[in-house]
Amino acid sequence: MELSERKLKILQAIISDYIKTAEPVGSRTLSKKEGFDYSPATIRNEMADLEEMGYLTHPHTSAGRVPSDKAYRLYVNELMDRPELSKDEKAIIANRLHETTVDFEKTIAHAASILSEITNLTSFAMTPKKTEDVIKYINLLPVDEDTVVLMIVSESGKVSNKAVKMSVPYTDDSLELLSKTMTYNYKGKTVSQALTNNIIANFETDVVAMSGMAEDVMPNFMKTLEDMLNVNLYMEGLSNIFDIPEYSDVSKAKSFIEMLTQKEEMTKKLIERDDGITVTIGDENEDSNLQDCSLITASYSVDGKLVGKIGVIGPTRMKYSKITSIIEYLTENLTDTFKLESGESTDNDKGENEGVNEDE
Amino acid sequence: MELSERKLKILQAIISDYIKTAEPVGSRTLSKKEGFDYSPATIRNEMADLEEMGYLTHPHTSAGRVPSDKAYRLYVNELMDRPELSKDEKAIIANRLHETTVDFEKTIAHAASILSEITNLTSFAMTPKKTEDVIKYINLLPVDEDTVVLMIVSESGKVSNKAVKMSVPYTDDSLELLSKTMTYNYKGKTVSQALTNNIIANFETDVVAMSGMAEDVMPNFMKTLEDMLNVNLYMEGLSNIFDIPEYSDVSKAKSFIEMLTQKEEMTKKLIERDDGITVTIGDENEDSNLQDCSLITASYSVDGKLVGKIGVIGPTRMKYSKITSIIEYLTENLTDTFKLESGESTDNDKGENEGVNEDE
DNA sequence: GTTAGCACTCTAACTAAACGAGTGCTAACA
DNA sequence: TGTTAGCACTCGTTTAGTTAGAGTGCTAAC
Repeated sequence: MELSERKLKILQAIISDYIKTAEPVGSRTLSKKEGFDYSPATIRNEMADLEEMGYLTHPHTSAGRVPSDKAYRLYVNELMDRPELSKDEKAIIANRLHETTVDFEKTIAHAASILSEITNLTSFAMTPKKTEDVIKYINLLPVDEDTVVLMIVSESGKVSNKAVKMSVPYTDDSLELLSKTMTYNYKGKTVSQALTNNIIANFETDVVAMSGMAEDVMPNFMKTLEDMLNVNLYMEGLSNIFDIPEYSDVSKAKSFIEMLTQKEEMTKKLIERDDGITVTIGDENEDSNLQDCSLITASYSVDGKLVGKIGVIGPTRMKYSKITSIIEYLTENLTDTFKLESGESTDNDKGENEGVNEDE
Repeated sequence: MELSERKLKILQAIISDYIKTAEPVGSRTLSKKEGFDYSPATIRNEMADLEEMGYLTHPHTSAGRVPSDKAYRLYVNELMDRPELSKDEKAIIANRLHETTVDFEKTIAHAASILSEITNLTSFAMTPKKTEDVIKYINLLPVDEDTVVLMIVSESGKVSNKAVKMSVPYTDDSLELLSKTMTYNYKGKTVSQALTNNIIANFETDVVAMSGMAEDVMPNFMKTLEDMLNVNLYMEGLSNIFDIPEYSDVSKAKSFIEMLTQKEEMTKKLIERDDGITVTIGDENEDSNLQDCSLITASYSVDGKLVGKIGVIGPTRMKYSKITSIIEYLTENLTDTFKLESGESTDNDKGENEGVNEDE
């Protein structure tokens, strides 16, 4: 059977209606709609066809029609329009994003909370995998008689540090020598290379004079590198999932929240997803816990290289077009921010923010 | 009316029973219990008295008795025994706590997740207020032609840093001079003093020669100080709140989770609580959202000074004695850890960990 | 003071009936 | 041949009524 013009029109109407109201759509309701000159009966016939084709379902005989996941897929791919955000909307997002500029992690977390607030959905934001981040510079700084700070700076601008208790006395000179030697050995290596390549062995024998110091520093160095690889996941608006009717059952809600708050699992799932804007609808999700929801993710990049993800999770009947636009704009903005990195915000999009009020 | 020996015994039995089963306790059940030689009728009379005195309630006429918040308070203050944890239990906690030693924040977050796992409740852990933390040392380090890293080390051992883009060229010497001047000016001041005292003004005129650099650095310095004041709140086991029967209603659960995930509000509430182990039961909580739960918090200290909090939130019918012991041991252990600070774990309690399995 | 006995209360679980929204089908119409 | 009106039918939701069971409160006897 073909998807005639009229069928498409009806399908689209059902989808928009259902997204708005969350109620199954009946033939009568539809026929009374603006621009529908067909009788309920005609529409019923078409709906029966659409159901046969797999685009609609029937919760039970005496209920209206509900779009299937296949219908949403069609809608996302072909039917929906993708209106650009208004200037005001953009301004709101940009302004809110630039509220905090303390550090990278905070900005990412903040982005998640903005996204959740605007969309009224559960949102998350993941910091980039830093496996490919390149070590630029290692430094050891005296603090106490028996404490030094180990500092690692990477190409992406991330600065990691760790206080190290020294079991042997040190001099400023020996500390500097060790810093230089370490920088010499590790500069230009990626974090993961530094961790796997067992450079340490050679290294230690090289500089016997200060092997005592190295013994204190190296384990902390490795730990700090490991720490740099950690991906952080921020999540906001968790309670919004209760608006998904499927989760009005407490035990389902519980297992769903359990899944979402399992950070490691979630992080893995998100990393696996394609870069760019990706929409997964209902049973397109592999995880059975997610098959009542849709997931929209997008990737932002730091310094044009490292890739992090940000997205939302919500009912399959979500406002795909609007939300996709929001996420798209948000990630563009993030990528922008992290290109110029802390260069005191070259007010890229900040523009006209007089009297913009944040009603949702 | 007096709380006779027998009344206390009955009350205690009702409380333990209810904590275990979550079912209202009837007179028959109680009379069949080991060591109860009274008939149901006698017990009923006593129960009626206890109800009149406010220690018991009645969900409805034909249900058993349920302890009131007042009863739990009596229980916590006087009736419950506080058994020390077994060696095995202690070992589990200590071992798990020392699994990650990467950095302070991670350890705190980890403590929260351990606590949640062991108690099967929602747990949280708060990093200390650092208002009173004392600046020890400020350093500026060259990275790029136009980037330096600002580093602040505090007495508590916390190292904060921030990459600073410089709008004017700098030399290693001028950088060192600026570091030294800043250290001279701020060393010994608490973070909050540094933020409020407007030392900057004097400071800038002093060193006109490098005022350009200072202009780049100072705003970042202030931001970093502000950042140091931030208290982080980690929360784990959120989904456990669904085990509280009061929250089997979805809309209640929603507003409860909303409240819990409002980090700033929650942080404020926790900061306000007394130090040491504090138990708040049901309607003793000011927040109406919390009046169906009990809250147990305890404080740990870092370096003997800064105070953070850790605790659980759960149904009023929680295992007060066990949980209090666990939290107590956990905070002792944390305080201990942060006294010796990263001194490669002086295996204080690690002891016998062969074949300890973690059944709850 | 303690206990047995019994009427009473109230919830939870189940059943039945009425309601209503919406369908599917048939037959008539343009 | 596509469209529409009409109507019987289905099925979930709501309301009311019934029953069973757990537990109480009170009274009277021990």
